[in-house]
Amino acid sequence: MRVSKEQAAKNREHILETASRLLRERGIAGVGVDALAEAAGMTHGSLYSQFGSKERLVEEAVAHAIKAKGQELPEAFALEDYLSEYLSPGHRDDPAAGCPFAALACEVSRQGGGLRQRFTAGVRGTIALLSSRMASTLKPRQREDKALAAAASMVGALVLARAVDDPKLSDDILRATRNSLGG
Amino acid sequence: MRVSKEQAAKNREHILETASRLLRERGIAGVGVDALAEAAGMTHGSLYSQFGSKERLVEEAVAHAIKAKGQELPEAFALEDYLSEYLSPGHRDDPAAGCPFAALACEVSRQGGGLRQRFTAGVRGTIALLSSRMASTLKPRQREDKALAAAASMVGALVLARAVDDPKLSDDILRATRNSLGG
DNA sequence: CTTTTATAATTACGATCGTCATGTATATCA
DNA sequence: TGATATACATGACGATCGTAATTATAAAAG
Repeated sequence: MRVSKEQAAKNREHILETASRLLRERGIAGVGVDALAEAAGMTHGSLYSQFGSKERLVEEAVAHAIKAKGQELPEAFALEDYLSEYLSPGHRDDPAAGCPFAALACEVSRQGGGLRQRFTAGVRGTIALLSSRMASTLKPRQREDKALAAAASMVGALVLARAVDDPKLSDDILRATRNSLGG
Repeated sequence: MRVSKEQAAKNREHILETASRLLRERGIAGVGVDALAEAAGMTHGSLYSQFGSKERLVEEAVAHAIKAKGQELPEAFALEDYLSEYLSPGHRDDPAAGCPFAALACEVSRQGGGLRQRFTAGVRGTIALLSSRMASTLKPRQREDKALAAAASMVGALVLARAVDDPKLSDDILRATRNSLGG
């Protein structure tokens, strides 16, 4: 059957939304197309006929997540607020709604060129955003370097804090990184 | 058939060695038991009969990798040397022989308790090692915090540098993080 | 030397994987 | 109104997944 253009767009949005959550939660290799289809309320065949392959669906879903995340934060935000929310236990404990970089970076390095390109574009955007909030007394080059190092710290802290078993150690990783960046 | 005790130990060592490489290269969910078996030169059934499950094999292989990595560096090492080797393009481009934390952290957070425990123990050991090389003018608590933040930076930088498509951006992430930690 | 035990190899099971050919209904447009 | 393009469903394919029962044989125990 066929639905109206707007309905189709809404459906597509819904598919990408649920897929991006599931991908962040279980990882790219950890979900099958039928799990993605079930989450979206369709059959796996339908999903495949629309996106052609799992690879392309993943590409679109991850790009969707990156874009959505970028639109979440207000145009004028304080770096400290962003940092303390990013490195919060709440963010750590909800990867499905959290940073796609932290959730998927390890796997992206093993994926095809399409996804890596979109991922790279997203990273670049985030670096630019962070860079724009660095102390304006610095030269642009120094600001970008600080942004690069900060991004690495943030992603690494979240990834490690999630992997680790001990709640105290996990909290300590987040706190120490927060201190190291915020002070 | 059966082999001598020493031969069996050697075989087991060989299995864990090849498995740990393959796991770091393709990810936990990215390799099947028969790929692991083939890499070790056996049938997947044999592997299964020795380790009982993929989960346990992965546990042992990751623990093996962590232990081996820890024994790699000399007892008296300079922090700067360690940093610049960890954050080198060579390390980035050879994940199979590289840091198990950077290669597997994202996936470990989605795995069972056994692996997470071993992983956590490994992280703790690395933190202690890093902490012991921090400026001795600091209080122990501050040294540990610096070590925690440094570990997060290092893992995050490697993970991001591997995920990103553009060689220049990738190099920049490594360099900026090196500067941020070394200076 | 004989029995027991442990280690692998063999083989196959059912489930799930990604993929795809085909069918059908309907919105869009000539 | 009729033709067509499109959204989604159906169902099945070969491959691979993790698991396991069975078998063969060498080492260890007696």
